[in-house]
Amino acid sequence: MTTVDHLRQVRLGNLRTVLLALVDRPGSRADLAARTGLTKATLSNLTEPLLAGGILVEEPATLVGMGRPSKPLRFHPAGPVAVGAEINVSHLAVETLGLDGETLERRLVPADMRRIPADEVLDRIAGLIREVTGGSERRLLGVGLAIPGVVHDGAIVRAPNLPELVGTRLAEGLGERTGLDVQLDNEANLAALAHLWPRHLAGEDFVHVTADVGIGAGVVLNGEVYRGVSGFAGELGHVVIERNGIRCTCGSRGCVERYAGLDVILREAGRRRLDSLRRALEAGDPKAAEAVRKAGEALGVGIATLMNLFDVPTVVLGGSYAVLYDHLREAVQSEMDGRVLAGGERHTRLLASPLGEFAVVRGAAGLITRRAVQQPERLFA
Amino acid sequence: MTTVDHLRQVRLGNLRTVLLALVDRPGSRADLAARTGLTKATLSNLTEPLLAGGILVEEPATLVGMGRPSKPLRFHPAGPVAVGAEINVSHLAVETLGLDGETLERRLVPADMRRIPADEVLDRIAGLIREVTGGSERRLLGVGLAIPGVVHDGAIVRAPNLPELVGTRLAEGLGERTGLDVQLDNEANLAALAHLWPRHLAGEDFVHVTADVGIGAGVVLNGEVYRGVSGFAGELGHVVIERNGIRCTCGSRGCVERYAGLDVILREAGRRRLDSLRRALEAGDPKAAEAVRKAGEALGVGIATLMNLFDVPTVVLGGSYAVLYDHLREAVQSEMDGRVLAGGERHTRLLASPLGEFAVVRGAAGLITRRAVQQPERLFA
DNA sequence: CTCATTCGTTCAATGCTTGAACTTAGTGCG
DNA sequence: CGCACTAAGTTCAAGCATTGAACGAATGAG
Repeated sequence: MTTVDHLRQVRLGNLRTVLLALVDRPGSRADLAARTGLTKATLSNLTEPLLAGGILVEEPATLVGMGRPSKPLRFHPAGPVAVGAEINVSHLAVETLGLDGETLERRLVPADMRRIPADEVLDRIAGLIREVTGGSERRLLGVGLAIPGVVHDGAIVRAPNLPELVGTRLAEGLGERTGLDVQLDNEANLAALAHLWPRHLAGEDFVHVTADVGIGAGVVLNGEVYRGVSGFAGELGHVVIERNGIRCTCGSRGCVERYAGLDVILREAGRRRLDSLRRALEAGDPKAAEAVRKAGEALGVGIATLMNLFDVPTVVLGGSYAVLYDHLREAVQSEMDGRVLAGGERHTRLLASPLGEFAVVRGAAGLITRRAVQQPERLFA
Repeated sequence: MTTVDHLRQVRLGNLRTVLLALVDRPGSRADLAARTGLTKATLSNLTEPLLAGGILVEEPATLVGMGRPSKPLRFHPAGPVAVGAEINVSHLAVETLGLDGETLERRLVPADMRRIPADEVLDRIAGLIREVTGGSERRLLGVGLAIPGVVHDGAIVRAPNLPELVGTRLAEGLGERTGLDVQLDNEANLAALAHLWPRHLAGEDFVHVTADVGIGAGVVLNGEVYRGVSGFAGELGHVVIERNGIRCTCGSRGCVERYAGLDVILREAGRRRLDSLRRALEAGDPKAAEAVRKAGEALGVGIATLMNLFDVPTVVLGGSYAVLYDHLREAVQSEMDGRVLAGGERHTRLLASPLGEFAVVRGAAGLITRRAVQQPERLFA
């Protein structure tokens, strides 16, 4: 690594700083200089190739106040685009996202994926991606691919609800079909990322908790999704809350999942689908409300344990839990207040995710735009 | 930040790399160049001020093999020294540590600290430090101070066993008394650090678990001690294993601490002190063995939960747990095997700490030597 | 003594940010 | 209309740690 290489790293680091500022909001060279702490000279220098490369555009001067009018820079409306894709138990989804954080297109196709072989799943995802990107000439930065399973070194090592996928190398398969670079990650991690990038919902470290068949937590530490040594981090569903409790498919006993999983809630409420449960809750069905409240208690105990270990101040409930938030909140918050050690010092914040059913695909696309910003050399490839 | 500043950062980074290599083991300039990936030219350049400043010494040439003999560099035997200090419920301890990782002096003074006002505690610690460092002319890099409590922004925000200390600013007080820079941290974090620096016991991420009155876990992620947003991370003692279990002083129910705390083990075994329990175990007392085994079960459940959240592969049992290791191991390992999700993929390793009762002070001193190596500019101050 | 071998030193070349000076492009006022 | 004023954006020389190649130093083998 020569000194020249080091200086190039410095340049790339500054480029990243500038792009991060632009993700936050557009701004003139002078404005960006003020926001990043760099000088105007450096900003002229750094933005020149971004403008030439079609990553940024210079807007016409805005005529306000005295002095030479500034010409704001923003991400080029025909600039590069990231693709997010999600393979899940009951649906496929695809979304495209610009570097400015604006969603361009989305598709969500309900379909039972449990018995479909990996090759066919990939064909269908690739088809959806073509549909969504077909009409546009914009350069594609890559695909983020979300799956309900544990990913380690690009391979799926665990996927209790989509066992057909275990051991397959989905990223390579989809890469061949689309000609794009594909990044594979767990849906819980990506849902958390969607709340962090491109706009930070909580403003600080948080845990994002979702329920589908299992319960997954995406943990954000120091502004980064924490994945653990082998991708198993944040397995909130298998936190034990009653050590001699109900036997779990994982071999343990008393896992949170056995008390607060969506399947458990639906069964206790005597419902088949989340929609039906929601309608029952809205209609004031006491059995449904009680089922959700009990799940909230168990979930709150698990979350309290998680907070005592990670010391994060904020919990975001997403997925089905966001739908049930109004009926979950009280029980969860009560267990948190009673059990989290740091609770006295500063409050433990509980939020509902505003992102809805597109949180995971959005995070998957965000994985790609984030990488492009953090490694700006990719924008010039 | 001018380019010149950036280049200075590069130099400091390289200096750090070289010092890290030297902590590992001594070596000639050529050897260090090979180990760090830098060039011989850079090594001559970087080591020159370290030799001039008395941080390193050049040994006489070693005459082995062909070619010009190499002159190994090592930390100067009269070079700077770090002080570790520990304030605990039943003892005070002090240790001095060289940059080479060698312990120079230690003192452990049993004493009940529970009613002693902070000022007197500081006087006694300062006295011990003077005793231990008095005879030497070596420069003191600073003091690492360990306390059984939660530290946030240099202040003690929680110390259930030494309530007199809450709210006091110990670092300032000790700094005034010794004229040294004092760094305050939690004993669980420092015990973990002692297993990571200057020699890495586990070789990868791990959790270090100790029991005194409470149960504390020091979590090492990516080679760094993870402290959380406000210093409360790793509160394993208050992980819930039976949500309707025994009421805990923290306000929760069923905390691990209530089943696996040292006080609980002693009570169940009908003993007063750890020594007595150990002798009973060695003598084959079945009541003692059963008390330890039961604690091991509870501890194992808590550790399994911790591993499912952090995804660390290794657990190190320290403090009293290290003493009881032979009688704890089986129960802990069994719960871990049955409950940790990643357990099937790669084994979960359980180790006993070899550091004994000086683990915490050693970590406290290590905090200072580590900082000196990571911020080499401090060595020239 | 000479050659081979390895250790350690010397030295010119390299390139990105900076801050000051400068140019550009507007507004405001007489 | 013209001149002072203001702010945006551009130009340019200066500054420094690493590098790689060439060189000097120190020893063993023959």
